[in-house]
Amino acid sequence: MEHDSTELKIKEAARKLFQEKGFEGVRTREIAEMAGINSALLHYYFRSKEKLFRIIMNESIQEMFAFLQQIINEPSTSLSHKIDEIVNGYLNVVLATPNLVLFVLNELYANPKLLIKESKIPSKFLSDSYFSRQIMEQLEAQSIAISPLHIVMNMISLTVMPVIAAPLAKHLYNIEDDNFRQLIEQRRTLIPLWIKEMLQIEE
Amino acid sequence: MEHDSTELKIKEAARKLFQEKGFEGVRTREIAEMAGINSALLHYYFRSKEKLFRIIMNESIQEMFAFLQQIINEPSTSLSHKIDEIVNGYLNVVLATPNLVLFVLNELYANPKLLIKESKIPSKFLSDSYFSRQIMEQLEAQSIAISPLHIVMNMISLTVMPVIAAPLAKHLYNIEDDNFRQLIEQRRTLIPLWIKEMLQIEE
DNA sequence: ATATGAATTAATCAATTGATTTAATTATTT
DNA sequence: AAATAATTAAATCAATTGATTAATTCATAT
Repeated sequence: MEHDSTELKIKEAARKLFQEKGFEGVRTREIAEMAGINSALLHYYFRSKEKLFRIIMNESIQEMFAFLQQIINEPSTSLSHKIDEIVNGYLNVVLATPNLVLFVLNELYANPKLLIKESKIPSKFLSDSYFSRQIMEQLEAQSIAISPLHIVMNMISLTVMPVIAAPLAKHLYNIEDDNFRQLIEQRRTLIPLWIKEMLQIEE
Repeated sequence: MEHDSTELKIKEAARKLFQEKGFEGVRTREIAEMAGINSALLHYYFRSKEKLFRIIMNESIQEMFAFLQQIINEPSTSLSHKIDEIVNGYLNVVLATPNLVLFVLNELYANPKLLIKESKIPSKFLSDSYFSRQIMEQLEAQSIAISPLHIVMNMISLTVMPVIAAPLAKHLYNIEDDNFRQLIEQRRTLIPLWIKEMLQIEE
């Protein structure tokens, strides 16, 4: 009977370290030490560093889209409400685990095929969603001739980018952590307003 | 008399590889091979892998802000014109060298002190700029009670993020390279419009 | 209790790493 | 042309890497 507490400890340590320093930046001994296990166990459970990494990678991608999945295909909520929820939810994700987002972006840029071949995020995940259709209808109703993808990209960009570029922004504007955190919190209400303005949604 | 063509070849190879795979992902032998030189030369010129890396790192940061410096303190151009120039210029930078941006973001997130201690980008680089003052005046004129930093963050986010998240976006919306490139080109005119709408600039 | 297979450990492997040394070659100066 | 300095190459260093081995402990079922 397997009690996977050891396997889990290894995965947790690996997830933390890989997301922080990437595949090449992490030593298997480092993972073993953080997990409090003998380094041979890592290979006993996962065969190789690379196999362990791929598991962490795929789980990380899913982690990034887990909460999106619940929202974007809900037919009972308005477009406006979905915008609020997505911006709010994504800000929470990226504030709680900023390394996750950078890690995934990096890895996918270096190896775009990973997403297609291994991950469980289906292609057209977003384009076929109810959310995307709601945006399209609103754009048509207001005679705005752009792809709904622009709106989605804008939402994610405005929400995620300032957090992962925080060290840069803090320096360029010479502001402290507390102050910056306040600015980000303001964006929780500002971003939905900006997006709705782009869509000419009146409330 | 030093003719630095060798030194330059090493730096060019190092820049390309470091920006692509990060410090840990690159082997000194790899740099030497790409530069077409013996690996001992790398240490002869730069003492160590780390010293070489820091040079590349600082130059990369400067590369990211080089063209900004020319624009943001020009008193003779309008705010509207600066927005056009910055979005346009940054889109060119990030399209030409998308790895550069991801590389710098990563490295600064892992080691924020690098920016403060070693780089030549001054703190308050942006907050003290003429551009920032122009934004502030416009916000006050229109009684919009937000920090000008929001506007700057929005400009950069809308411009940069979609490019570095391209593999993700392509997959989630199931679109091809050509099509995606067209979308990005559309943003060249769209982003300034959105930003000016946020600032309530009429043209 | 004993047998069986899973879980764990310590020791060690070959390969690779950044770095150094030593010697040879090339360029510059005298 | 001789002397000196700058540049390049080949060989090799000790340390670290991911991975494997073989022996031991543990848990569970009979």
